[in-house]
Amino acid sequence: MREKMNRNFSEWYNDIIEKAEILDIRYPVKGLYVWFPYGFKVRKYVLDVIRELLDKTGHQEALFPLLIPEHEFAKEAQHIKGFEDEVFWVTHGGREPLNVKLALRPTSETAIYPMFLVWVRSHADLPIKIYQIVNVFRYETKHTRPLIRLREITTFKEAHTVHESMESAEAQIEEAIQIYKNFFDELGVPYSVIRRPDWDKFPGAVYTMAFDTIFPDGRTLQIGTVHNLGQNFAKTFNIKFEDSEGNQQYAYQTCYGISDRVIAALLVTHGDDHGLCIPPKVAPIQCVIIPIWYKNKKDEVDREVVKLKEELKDLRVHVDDRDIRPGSKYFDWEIKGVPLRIELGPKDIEEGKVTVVRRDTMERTTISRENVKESVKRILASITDNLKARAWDEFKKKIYEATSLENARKIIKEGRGVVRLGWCGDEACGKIIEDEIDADFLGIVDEKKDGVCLGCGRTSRNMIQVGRSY
RNA sequence: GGGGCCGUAGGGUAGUUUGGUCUAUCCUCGUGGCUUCGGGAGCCAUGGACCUGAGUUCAAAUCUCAGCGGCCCCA
Repeated sequence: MREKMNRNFSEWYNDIIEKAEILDIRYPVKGLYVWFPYGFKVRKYVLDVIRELLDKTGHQEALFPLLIPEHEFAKEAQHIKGFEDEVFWVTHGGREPLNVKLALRPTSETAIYPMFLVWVRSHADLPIKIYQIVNVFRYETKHTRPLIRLREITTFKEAHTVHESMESAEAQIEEAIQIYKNFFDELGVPYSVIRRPDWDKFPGAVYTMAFDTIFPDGRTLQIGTVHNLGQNFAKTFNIKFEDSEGNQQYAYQTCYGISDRVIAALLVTHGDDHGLCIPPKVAPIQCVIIPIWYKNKKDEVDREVVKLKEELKDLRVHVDDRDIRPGSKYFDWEIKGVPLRIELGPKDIEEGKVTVVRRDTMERTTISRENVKESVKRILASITDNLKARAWDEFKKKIYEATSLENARKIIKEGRGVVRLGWCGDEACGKIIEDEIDADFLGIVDEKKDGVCLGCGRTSRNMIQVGRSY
């Protein structure tokens, strides 16, 4: 079912994103795209999931400005070094040049932390756990790609926390990782949790944990990151609190984010040659009803459709009453990934049944007209479970363990997936591995396993993951 | 960072090598109508395009340069 998608993934992706009405890619600026109403609904339901998870763990949603003055943006040396080549600058107000250049946020640490300076006074103010969901801008010079590499990241969920100790910050990192695991599990998107190497961590962080998923072409996509900032930013932004003994101390901070890429992963993970398959939880339409009008029985069918829709009203149901052939409707809703289709025609009415077709397996069955609601809910639940199980199965098949660099290089070159191997911990060995395999050093995976470093042959306690990334 | 290919209706294309009946092809699509409707309906009528700018020329979709945009490969 996934042949074409696997054969030319890039083509499939661009095609489906437009045909399923997720994004209109025709906006006349490179790297900027338009959310269609249907795609925007998927985005909304996905955001509902993350909001709920954050809110119930004590995070509060806030909103900070888009523009950041140059003097704040430039405070943290590592941070600016990491971002300066990709910042859009606002230099004019009308025709007048501005005294202070304003950056369009590429991320919001430097917009938020000057305010933390003002907000944080005492240990009683801590911890602070806030988040915002905003757009951020990055001047990408490489090929941009819808939802994956954007100049305007339209959906950037960033959480920022402040703590009185490193232990508390570490605990926050654990919580954040768990929240993201729950989030991706809800969406049925498989992932590895990986500690990025020091040379590839977030600019200004002590360390970075990342969530990577794997696409059908074998390349990995980073879909979430969690950073422990230690006191790095607190020191440059002078964020101090008075502890219970009356001493002034620098605060400890973390931040963690997800972006549009989550939507890309969601669509790609469950898609196939027929189009998308959106998990019921985040599907804009969970169930589409297709009336089958036949030989002057249109009124009778329509009456029954109204009744059926009413019975299913606590689901997101849509009746497709367009004046086109049923077959044409089937194709449309399959592309858009509606998880369940119900066909209702004269024959069904006569037999006291409805015809249902589930999108994940394309299986067609008839179910009794009585207790339709329970049956439909049961099928939707089954679709949810099946999608997740299937996704993890395919994901695991793309993770290889390599005992030699040549072996690893071959697997990656053929686009089969990612490779795990031993690493002693030296940066020099990391570079050797990266060069020899001709792929990215993604980082240390969280499952421990003893082995041999493929860079130098010494024993290693860590397994790292290597692959080509987006 | 380096290199290559490309830009024609809403989408996909023919035409560009060799400038000239191109008044621009075909499929899809839009609109109006009639018949249809259990896997992309049929017929009739009708609508819609040469990326932008400059240049060469009697003449530019076609040649040159620049810009913008897209795709691919290598580091």
